[in-house]
Amino acid sequence: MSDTRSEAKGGRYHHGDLKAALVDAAIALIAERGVRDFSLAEVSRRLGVTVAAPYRHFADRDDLLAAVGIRAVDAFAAALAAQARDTDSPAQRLAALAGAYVRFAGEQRPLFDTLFVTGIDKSRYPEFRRAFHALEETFRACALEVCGQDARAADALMAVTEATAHGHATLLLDGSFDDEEDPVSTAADQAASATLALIKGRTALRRPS
Amino acid sequence: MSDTRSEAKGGRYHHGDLKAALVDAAIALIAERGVRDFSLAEVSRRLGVTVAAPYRHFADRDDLLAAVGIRAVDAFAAALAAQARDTDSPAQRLAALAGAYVRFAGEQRPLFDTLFVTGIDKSRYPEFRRAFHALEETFRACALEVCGQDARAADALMAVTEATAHGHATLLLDGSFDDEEDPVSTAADQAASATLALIKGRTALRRPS
DNA sequence: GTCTATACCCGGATAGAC
DNA sequence: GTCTATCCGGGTATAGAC
Repeated sequence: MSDTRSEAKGGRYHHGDLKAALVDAAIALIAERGVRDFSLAEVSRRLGVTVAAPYRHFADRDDLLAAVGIRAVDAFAAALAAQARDTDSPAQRLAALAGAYVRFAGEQRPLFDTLFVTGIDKSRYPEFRRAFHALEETFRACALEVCGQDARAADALMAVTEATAHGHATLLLDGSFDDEEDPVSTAADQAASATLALIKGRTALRRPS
Repeated sequence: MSDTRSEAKGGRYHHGDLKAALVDAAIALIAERGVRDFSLAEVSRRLGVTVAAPYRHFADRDDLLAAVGIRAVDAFAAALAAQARDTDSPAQRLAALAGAYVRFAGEQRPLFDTLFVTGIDKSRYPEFRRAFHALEETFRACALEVCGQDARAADALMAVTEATAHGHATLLLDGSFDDEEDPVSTAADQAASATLALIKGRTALRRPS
């Protein structure tokens, strides 16, 4: 992609965008071996670069991981925003949001894992808290419509909707839906219908003060 | 605890139950440093034993981790069974089950993480699939009562209840409830009330064929 | 059943040359 | 901006003595 090499031989990234290439390669590595086995050394190797090279662009290992995380948050927000269209009823839109949440986890597993499994230091990267908050706002706005502008009820609905979507997402990634023909769609549809059920039965929800 | 040393000096586990001690120490280590940083070497060090000693009792690192996992499943099953009493209505019992699920995650974090974060090889340890299935049966039996013996409806309700409980559990461990005075209870109560809402609105649930 | 000793591999990180 | 060279630490695992 951004593999702009100034020299054909040697595979060196002189003048090339090594920084972006490192992020791409990191995502690919995470996709193959999981977040846990991510290593700066292996990423360097795959790019045909020395282990010392990345340190010109990232302070340390966690710094590269955080860069991946930032890309992940952006992609996640975009995936959810694409569902926040004004079609259908508010209830169906909230259900679609939950489905999109699960679908993102299934289709962009390395990004989703980077967000939730890695444990990025939020005090070191404050942009993270902000970005996560933005995700929540997408759910909140929709829940507010469902609840007819009752803020307390909307908060309660939003919280359980997110948790339900998150539960389906993590179980999906844990392999709990692997017996199905299409695990991702099954999990996403189930999360969506669960959201509709939550809305129907929402008078039972606990209202946080 | 099972620290039965035959010699006062040297801290050696001759005749002692090193196997059980290793499991205990492993749990303690996971509690302190998380599943990710678990290592056979560190466990050995803490017990005052050489890194070679564990290999008399466990084939390798994963084998000890699996032993922790088996203890975890048992404890989890017991925690849930304690909620499956015949008091209250079926609906309230299912809600209590969901709450207990979340509470176990919060109170026995190292065990819960060992089950879901470690990634124990289920083909190598088949007792795991069985034990997990048993957990599901607890939910299924309760859901069946709620649904008046309608098996298809019960399956759908069971699946979303588990996913909802799981979502609250993982978000709790991710720190999403850390703003609350009592994060564990907040998450558990929220999962319980969500379950009641799911039951009330369950006509919206998708019925798997 | 545990220890001593060892071999091996891998990751993180830095100094200094080019 | 990248490479060479190198150091450090840590984990897994085994052989053979006791």
